[in-house]
Amino acid sequence: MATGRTHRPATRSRGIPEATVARLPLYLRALTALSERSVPTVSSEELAAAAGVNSAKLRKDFSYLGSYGTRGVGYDVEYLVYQISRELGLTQDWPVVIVGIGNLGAALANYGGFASRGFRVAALIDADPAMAGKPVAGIPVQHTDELEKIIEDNGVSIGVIATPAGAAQQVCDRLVAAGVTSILNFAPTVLSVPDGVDVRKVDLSIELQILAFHEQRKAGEEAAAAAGAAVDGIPAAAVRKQSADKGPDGDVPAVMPA
Amino acid sequence: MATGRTHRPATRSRGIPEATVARLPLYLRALTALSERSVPTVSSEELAAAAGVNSAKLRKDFSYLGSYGTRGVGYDVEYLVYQISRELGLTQDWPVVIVGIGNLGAALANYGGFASRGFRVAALIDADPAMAGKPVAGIPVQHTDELEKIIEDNGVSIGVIATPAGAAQQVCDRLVAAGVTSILNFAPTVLSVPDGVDVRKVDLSIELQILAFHEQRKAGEEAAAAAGAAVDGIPAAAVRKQSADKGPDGDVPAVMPA
DNA sequence: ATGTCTTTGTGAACGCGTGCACAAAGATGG
DNA sequence: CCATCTTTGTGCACGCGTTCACAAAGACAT
Repeated sequence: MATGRTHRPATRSRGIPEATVARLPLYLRALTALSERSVPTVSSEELAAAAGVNSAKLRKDFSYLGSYGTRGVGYDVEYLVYQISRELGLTQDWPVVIVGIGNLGAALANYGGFASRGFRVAALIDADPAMAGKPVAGIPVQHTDELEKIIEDNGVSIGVIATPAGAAQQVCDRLVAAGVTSILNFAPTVLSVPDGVDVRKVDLSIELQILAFHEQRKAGEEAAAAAGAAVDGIPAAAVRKQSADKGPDGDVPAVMPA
Repeated sequence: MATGRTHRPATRSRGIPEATVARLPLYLRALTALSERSVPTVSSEELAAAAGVNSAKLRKDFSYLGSYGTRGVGYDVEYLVYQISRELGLTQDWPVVIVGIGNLGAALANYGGFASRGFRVAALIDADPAMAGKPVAGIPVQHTDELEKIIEDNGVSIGVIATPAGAAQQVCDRLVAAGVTSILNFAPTVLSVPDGVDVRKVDLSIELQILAFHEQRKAGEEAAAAAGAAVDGIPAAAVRKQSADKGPDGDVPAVMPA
């Protein structure tokens, strides 16, 4: 295998666009699947299809990492897995704490996708004293009082917040004060953190609301199309999903408070 | 309250940028909080701070919806809540099914953020016969066999997939065939759907991987800074978080398969 | 060795999103 | 009624990300 050791822009880590970084895990997942099926090489076209992106975009993304492909052949799967893993920092061990062991926290603790990707759940933390000592996903829950000590002892730099919204900022502050510099926030709040701390937010209800917007738009267009073609058939079949909807657009009186 | 009924571009639903749509739920949440505190009006500056965005961006976002502000005063909170809710389609009822009642599915079923925003969990569906009838979050789990009937009877157009990756595509196909046109996918797979069906993906491990990338970058810069200032102090304190890391960049031999 | 064929890597054009900066609008006080 | 002050709404410029399209690179057959 050639693996083109020609010029090598030598991991220009600093120049990788954010959008590309966000897609690397996607490629990595597709590549891992190929690797498990012992597929030796893959073309940009195939891999792009597996990852659900445009092939040109994929090639450009990889070009930021270096020249890891072989023209006329494609990419060596194993080699690419290694390169992307290294680029993402997954070749090292990342201890993670999860704070807030409710339904979601427990689900996260049980989630298998962590261990396989370099992440290790170092501790589960909850404010409820009744939870303390109770094992979740094989790990005993510890009380919030221990938070600082846990962070210190395990060298944790990534924290996951799965508490109710009201507690999130407070937990966040303590995590940051204890040395955590990356936070994954599941609580529906805007966290304020000092410079140098990264926060990523996952909000279930926001995702659903975005879907609802598009769904409404689709229903509106359908209704409009049905109205336009009202002469012929299409009676109420196409309007199945709307319940108390009154026309797609702003022809509603508009309540107006005050 | 004036509520500027001047020109009114009348809900140009069709022209709202995707990026704006993604932020509307954010604004809505901040506004709801203000509403609960009985705050009558809010300026773009204040609201932007509460939502964690730039105030110019917020004003531009709102400008796509229409002229709902009053110059010199700000925005009427209640009115804006109503307008955004309507724009997002949250004034109507959206029945939702959750497929795959494992840890995550149960967490989603118990998640309170749905009901308060126009979403109603119409049914919980799982492939395990042992789960059938067992109540989760007060709703009895139904078997996958019932899927099509449930979708039909409840007029469900939004489905949430929280199954293992292997089952996701199959479940997706059945949902789509039964009439679902929006899917929120928590399974770590790329779903293929026909045109007209929207899919949004939430992947916990991807978010963590993105955090790890930035964390690694930070650690690398720290190490570089420490190396640069190696003459004076800063011994091993700044390097606390790296365990088996060997220099920040591509100076590693690079394994090279094959 | 040479030609052909496949696939990468990338220059260039385009479009979208962001942020600045300011004019217009309206409230408020005298 | 006029002046002043606040805050919106937006024209404009800029930068990032996406996509096209193609030249260069290498494999492979003859």
